[in-house]
Amino acid sequence: MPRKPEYDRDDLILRARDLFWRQGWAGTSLKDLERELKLKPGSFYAAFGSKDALYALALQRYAADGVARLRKLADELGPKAALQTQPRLVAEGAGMPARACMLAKTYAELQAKDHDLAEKADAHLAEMRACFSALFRRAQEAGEIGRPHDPDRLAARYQSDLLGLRLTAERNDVDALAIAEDIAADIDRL
Amino acid sequence: MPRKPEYDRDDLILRARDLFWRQGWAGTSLKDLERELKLKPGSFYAAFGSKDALYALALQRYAADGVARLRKLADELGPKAALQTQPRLVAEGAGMPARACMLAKTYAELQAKDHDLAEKADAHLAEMRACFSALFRRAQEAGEIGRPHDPDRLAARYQSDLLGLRLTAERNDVDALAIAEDIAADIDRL
DNA sequence: TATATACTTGAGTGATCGCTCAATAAACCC
DNA sequence: GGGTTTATTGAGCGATCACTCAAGTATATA
Repeated sequence: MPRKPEYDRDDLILRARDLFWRQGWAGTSLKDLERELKLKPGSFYAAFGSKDALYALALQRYAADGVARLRKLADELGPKAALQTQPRLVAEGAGMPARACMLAKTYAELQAKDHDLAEKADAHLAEMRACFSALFRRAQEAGEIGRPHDPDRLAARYQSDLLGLRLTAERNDVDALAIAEDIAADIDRL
Repeated sequence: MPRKPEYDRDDLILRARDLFWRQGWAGTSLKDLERELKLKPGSFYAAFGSKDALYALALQRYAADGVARLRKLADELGPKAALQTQPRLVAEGAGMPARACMLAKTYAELQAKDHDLAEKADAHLAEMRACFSALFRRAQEAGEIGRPHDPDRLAARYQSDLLGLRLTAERNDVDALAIAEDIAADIDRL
């Protein structure tokens, strides 16, 4: 029977995700990945098949973690408070490799070329939006926000605002926390 | 005395801007530019010096046009209506090569590598924000919106929302116009 | 018309891109 | 220990990257 790999595949995907998240698709070369993951080209291709395949895994992991974090927040604080806390956490950006959304960055970079990864990012964004929508609906059912609003529309606006905030928070001459507070305050007015 | 160039330099910069806007920095090769501008490498380098130099000119042009369009809008409609109309125009995206903001795309793509063009994009974004801030101030002075709000803070939030909207409008499964209306409605509540 | 001054052309530069593969090393079962 | 199976290694593949430059061409002045 065979030899076992020396690396932890899941950890490699995580490290690759952080690198792709920061530097983007074209901005991350195989040399970069080999250095970061400590993998020679042969091992890299045996493990993942291609740069794009690894990027797809990284995207998937990014989206799954995002959904999981939001669900956990909603379980602890309730739907409305979760939606209000999310922008604050994003603005602080503690422990994240970058503020801007990796899905948005991927989509923006690759959409014009009809790249497969842009479609995947798009799908993950839709998934996130559905998640927001569900939280707004739950907040309505719990009486935390008013009924007349369409949860899907609220979710679309909320996601748009979050994407803007995350992009803005990447820069250093803007008070991202103030914007986060304003987004949270908007939810109080619903 | 010498021969005159066969191209219109200003028109070349415009066409290059549209290409860079859509495809980004790494996504646009010199082959792409040569094809689009109908320039052989020699002429290209004689005219612009480098890909980065042309990109910088394109960024400059993008920002200048943006400011000019906003000023014109404010002259015609007044400051408040201009701020409300801008998101609608962006969501419709008539005649634009892309919805997403070129400055934001540039910054997001190149910031991690400390590229000179990221700094330039950052500066242009600050310039745009100052423009928004001035319009909010004028709207206050004209009594169109309430006094208690800080124009700089309003401008930061407004720019963030716009960037999110423009990113969102690039996708096709979201009703960008609805978001634009919601952003405009927020200004009515000030 | 002769000359000077640019602009245009395109083959070709070295560097880097994502990726392949044959050789070697290590871990398992018998 | 022998044999099988898989991981690791790293030189190197063709393609493409941004870019150069010498040769050819067109337009102005004298």
